Amino acid sequence: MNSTLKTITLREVARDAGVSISTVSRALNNRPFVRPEVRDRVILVSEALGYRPDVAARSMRTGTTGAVGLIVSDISNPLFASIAKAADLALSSRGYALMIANSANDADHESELISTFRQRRLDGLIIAAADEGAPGLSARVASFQASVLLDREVPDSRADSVLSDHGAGLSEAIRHLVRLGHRRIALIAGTTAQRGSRVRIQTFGAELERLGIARDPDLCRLGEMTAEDGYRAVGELLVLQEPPTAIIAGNNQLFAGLFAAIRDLGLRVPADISVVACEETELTALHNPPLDVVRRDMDELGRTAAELLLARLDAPQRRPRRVMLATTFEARSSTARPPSCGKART
Amino acid sequence: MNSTLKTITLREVARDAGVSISTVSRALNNRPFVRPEVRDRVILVSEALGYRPDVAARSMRTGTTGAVGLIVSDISNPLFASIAKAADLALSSRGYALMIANSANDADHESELISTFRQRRLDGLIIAAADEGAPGLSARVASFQASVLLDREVPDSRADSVLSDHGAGLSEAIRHLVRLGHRRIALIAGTTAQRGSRVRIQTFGAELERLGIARDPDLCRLGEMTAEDGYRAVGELLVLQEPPTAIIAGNNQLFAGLFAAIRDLGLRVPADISVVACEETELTALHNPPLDVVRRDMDELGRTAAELLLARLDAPQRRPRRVMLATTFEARSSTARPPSCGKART
DNA sequence: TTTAACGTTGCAAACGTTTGCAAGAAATGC
DNA sequence: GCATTTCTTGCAAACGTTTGCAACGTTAAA
Repeated sequence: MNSTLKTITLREVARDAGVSISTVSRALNNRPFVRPEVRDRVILVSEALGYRPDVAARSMRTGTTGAVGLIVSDISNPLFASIAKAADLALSSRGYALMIANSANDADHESELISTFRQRRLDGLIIAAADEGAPGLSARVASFQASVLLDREVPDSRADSVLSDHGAGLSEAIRHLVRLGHRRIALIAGTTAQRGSRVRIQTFGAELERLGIARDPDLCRLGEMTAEDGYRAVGELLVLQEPPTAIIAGNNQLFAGLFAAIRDLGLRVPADISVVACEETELTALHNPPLDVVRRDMDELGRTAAELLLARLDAPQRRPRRVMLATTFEARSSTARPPSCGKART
Repeated sequence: MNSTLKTITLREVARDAGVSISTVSRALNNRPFVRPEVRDRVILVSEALGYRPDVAARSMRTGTTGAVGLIVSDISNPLFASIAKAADLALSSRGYALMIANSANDADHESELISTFRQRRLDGLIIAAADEGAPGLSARVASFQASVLLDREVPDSRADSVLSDHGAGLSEAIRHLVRLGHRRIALIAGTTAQRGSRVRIQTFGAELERLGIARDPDLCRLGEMTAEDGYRAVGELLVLQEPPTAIIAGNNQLFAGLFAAIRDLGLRVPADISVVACEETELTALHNPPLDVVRRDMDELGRTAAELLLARLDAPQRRPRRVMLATTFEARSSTARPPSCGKART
């Protein structure tokens, strides 16, 4: 509508409203000590002119930007994408913008990204750190007014964190498999530098022990969180003297690799082998037959992270909170009784 | 390493280097008229102190931010997530940061987002506009130093754009289906407010006509780009007097709906019905049997968008470019000869 | 040796905002 | 009616950077 070519500043509003710049600033920012009628007039004029405060100028003066950063390993991973969306929804409703960066799970690069975000004076940081034990990480994270760890536990960190109770869903899954008769169950876990994997590995061992099943280190594969690693792990597992009859993949990437490997080997699910995914995706939800999965609510994760961040921005001195979110196992059709004659294959 | 608590500015560097602030600025920005040895000394000192220019201050002075915006309907859509990642990769290598916002395919909201990005003085904008025909869109887009349209054609826009040649892949798919014997082929297209759907609708009609197959308006479903709409469309298609023997979904969301509907109806793919997806996702890539798909390279799309943007930022006066990227049809196992007795079902 | 030209440097203004301080106006208490 | 308080307003400084301008020192040309 109003197509003023020149960008309008407080000065223009002040001129048109017949007051000083500082009064305009106070009026627009709801500061006290402004006569109501003056305030109304200022607001009216500012709207008529289509005034929009200059973020850079405000930022320089106040040190805040109204933007928060999100650092994940890979925004194209649907898990992180969902988190990003949910977080953005919550943040933007409060006027915050979201800046996103990909760490590629590289701690050094991630450290650089954090510095960049610092330099940009972002008000807060939500981060799924590549390596929870990276030296100096907690300090770098703490350099923000507010920061939230996404399913990570960083030593000495005073940041808020939102965690998933991976153990609960995984235990259910294991009990389900054992109930079906499986005794050789494998876990493709990923990196121990991230909490999710560590919890799964720990739960995996503990639950099997509780159920009286001998632990076999060969059946717990570590590595990275990539499809390639998942693919390779399956190959290694199936050439074991006594191969597993069921395989659990620690995240969606690993599961994608696992699934591709099984397809390439021509194995039938669940007749030849039972599989369980961690993390629900389009694949697990829509596949035929439907795939057993340990799920969690990514929307809830992203939203909670944003809420923790906002709460912290509102009250910087509040002591850090840790929020634990549920996971559940959903049995569908990718698990079955193990093949009667579970011999090693070549 | 250097843990200076106080944030260090040009002033500190100048003091330690024994020169003026302006000389430091010139030295660090590779401006001419700085004696080489002074420049070296300044750089040395600035590195020793760990100087990082304040983005807000620079931004206020120069009007640039070193950040670009990305507006998509939904970052949790793996298509957009992949684009975002590829774009970020290209942009961050040149020092640009990426700000992301979700329009939810709502033109009004999108317009607001663009304003916000403007206010934040972002240097450029990459946008998959919700409605190509939204009034004032081209002006808003043009309000940036540089902007790139993601697979969109906006009237009167002088923005660069990167487009996908949807028609090519879709034509192949249709020919493939007709070759198999299909005569009742349906397209679930989505919204005509976006180029992809329009091209598909146009191609769909033209290709069938070329092949001498009577056009039936009932077999081309418009609507939104959501899974719910895809699901509903399948229901409507299958209660037709003469239901289709093959269905093509216009994007991944629509395909997810289509796929869920077919599962819920208990139809077998491809025995009972042939399906073709547009857009490769985890589902189409890993499903068993593998799904026929019209693919395009999302990495290429995101990367090209970023490159166009960067090129434009380097040369603001260059005239707008349109880059067309390929799509291809990949026949896999979700299409087959139509059922011999293609009677209507109730 | 003087002048001109050039390369190098510093001063200070500007970007647009917020905010401490002081001054003015109005209202209250005596 | 005067002093005091309270509310309102404007002035000016500050945030950290870039950049036009002037001044400086050095070298080359005359």
